[in-house]
Amino acid sequence: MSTITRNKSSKPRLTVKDLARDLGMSVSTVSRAFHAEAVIAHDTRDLVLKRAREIGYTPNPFARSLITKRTRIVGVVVADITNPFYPEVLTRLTRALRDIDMNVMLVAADRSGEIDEALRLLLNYQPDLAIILAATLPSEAAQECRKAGTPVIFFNRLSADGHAFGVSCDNVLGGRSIADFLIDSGHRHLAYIAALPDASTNVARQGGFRERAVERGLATPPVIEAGQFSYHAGYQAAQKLRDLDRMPDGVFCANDILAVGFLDGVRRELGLGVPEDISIVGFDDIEMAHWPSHGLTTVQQPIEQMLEATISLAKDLAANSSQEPIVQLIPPGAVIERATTRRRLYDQDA
Amino acid sequence: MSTITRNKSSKPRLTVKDLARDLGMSVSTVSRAFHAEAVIAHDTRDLVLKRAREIGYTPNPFARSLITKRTRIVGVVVADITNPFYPEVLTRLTRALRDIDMNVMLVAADRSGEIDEALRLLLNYQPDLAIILAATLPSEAAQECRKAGTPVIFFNRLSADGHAFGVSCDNVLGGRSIADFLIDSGHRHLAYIAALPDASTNVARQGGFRERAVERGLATPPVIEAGQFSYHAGYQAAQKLRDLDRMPDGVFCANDILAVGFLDGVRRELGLGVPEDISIVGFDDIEMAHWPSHGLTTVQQPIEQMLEATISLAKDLAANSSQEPIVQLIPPGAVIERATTRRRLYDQDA
DNA sequence: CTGAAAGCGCTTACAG
DNA sequence: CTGAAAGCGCTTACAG
Repeated sequence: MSTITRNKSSKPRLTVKDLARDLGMSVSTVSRAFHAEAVIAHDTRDLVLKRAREIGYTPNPFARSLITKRTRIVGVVVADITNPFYPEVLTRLTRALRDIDMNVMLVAADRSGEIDEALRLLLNYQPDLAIILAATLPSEAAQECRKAGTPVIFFNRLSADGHAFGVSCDNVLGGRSIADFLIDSGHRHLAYIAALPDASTNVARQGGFRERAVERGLATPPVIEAGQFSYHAGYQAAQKLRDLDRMPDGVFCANDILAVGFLDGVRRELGLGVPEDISIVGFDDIEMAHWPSHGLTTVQQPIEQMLEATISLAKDLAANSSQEPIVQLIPPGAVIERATTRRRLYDQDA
Repeated sequence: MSTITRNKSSKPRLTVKDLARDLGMSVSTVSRAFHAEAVIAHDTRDLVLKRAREIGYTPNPFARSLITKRTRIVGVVVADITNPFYPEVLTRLTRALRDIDMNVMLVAADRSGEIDEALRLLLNYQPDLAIILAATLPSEAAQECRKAGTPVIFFNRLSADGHAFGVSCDNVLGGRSIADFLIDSGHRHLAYIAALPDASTNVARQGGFRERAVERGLATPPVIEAGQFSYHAGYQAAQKLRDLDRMPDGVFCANDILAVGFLDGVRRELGLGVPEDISIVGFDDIEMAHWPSHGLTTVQQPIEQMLEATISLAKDLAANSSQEPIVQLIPPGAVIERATTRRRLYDQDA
């Protein structure tokens, strides 16, 4: 019928000019209607906004940010996608940011080398903010962002240098609560299954846990290095239980996915009963933790509050980008007792 | 020391003008150096590119796309994040797109209502392409994109109307292979555990499986409606096994995460042995499928090839956006035999 | 409170 | 092959 047109050009997008002409106003006035702070008659704004909705006009964000220097884009960097905690955080974060009109540009990386190029590409888009959602990522990524003038929030992780913002669970406190929980329920021989040695979450949980055990009068809990936050690392770590001087009765694994692997390893490779022979506690409370086959005792991450803190930080940074970097530590939830732990009675004092 | 400056403005980004001045060339020439198709002396281009790298200039993508009408942004819509298949696809897809210089803008949704607003926001950015990574999403989302002139690719899913592009595993064939596999290994009483009733993946797998069973001379396998692609749906579906006229000896679950739940349910709630009493097969081959505690027999999704097809489609669409929508069906991998199935011998012909 | 004008950082016909 | 100029779709001082 009609002549063949390029797909893209078939429906030229409406511009301010179109809307201005349609309303018999100037382009300036129309533009002002879309900015809350702009001075414009209340009625005029209503008129413009109404008509815009009718004809389907919406300002071109590219043209806009060319002038405002703000993009409403937040770059999110993820790795560790094997840990189910992150997909969940990612989607919830994306939704929360959407609610304040921010869009997520995603960067995914496996290896640390890969991240660099990806990050550079991302920074071209001048995101208003970068959020790092990966326990394992080198902090150089953050420096890269800072050089580009993009503030960085580390989520569920502390930055090595103190130059970035952070929102994290108080993992030291989390580790301490788990020590208390295990000791209160009669465990006397604790151990810690460590994940990535230099991940701040791992370090803090390990530190809090062992410190508290000693405070409560136990021997310093030995550490088994699993090396990763993963099922397979946990599964294999179970084998190393044999190398310990004494079989522990209560084990804290650096996070849930590690704990699930450890749990399976203990049962299948060591033939031990959980919780009969040994209690296992994780950290995160991922969905899998309450699957009937696991019933993992764990500590809930305060995701909702961590998300809130992140969003409010994002807003602040939008308003005033030259803030002093601060780290917000949010207390973890209580220990959720499920089927991988049980009370033990050795002697009267238990 | 120095006067306080706004963070953002502290390092004004270099522009073409800066680079042009630095090189004593015109802005036009410098600009041309960054476009492969532009006519420019070979030496000039090298000079420009080299200097750009040195001083750290990179073209502003916003200004660029204001003119080119191409954004190098692909909007990715995800839901079903409980299915571990999707996070994996998402990260791999993001990396693959990055390799062709495309950036992912993410839209996450739970409910179908939520998606609409999110999509609108996304479409403001005029993505060159939208990819829908969700089994459950209503096709209206696709229409929305089309209205905005953005081509849509459905990944691992067919669109209801034939107006979108699609890259999917040949799920009918997958269902058929599983029927063959079970029958060949001696199973005679099959059943299908269905997930979302109107997800194309579910429908195709179910259709292929049952059709093939009949072709091979078995009774039409009964269907248990689990309703969702999730662990919990699978777990609960196990209970419904009792309602069947006859206990099946071989069960195909719509996907892996459903199968894992079903497996646990069968073992824990029904007290049946897997594979002794009943064989279970999944679909996807997610990482969890080869965890020792599951050892799920399943069919591998040809993710690598699906990704390749998607990327090549993305390139084609970039070059010529008015193509006829086509759906690419990629044959699934072979059945991977693990610990949830075993050979059965009823009589001589098995 | 509104409008005309300049300009954000690019690309791309148009001349030369 | 290169440069001067117009223009992409906006926002924002500057007048009025």
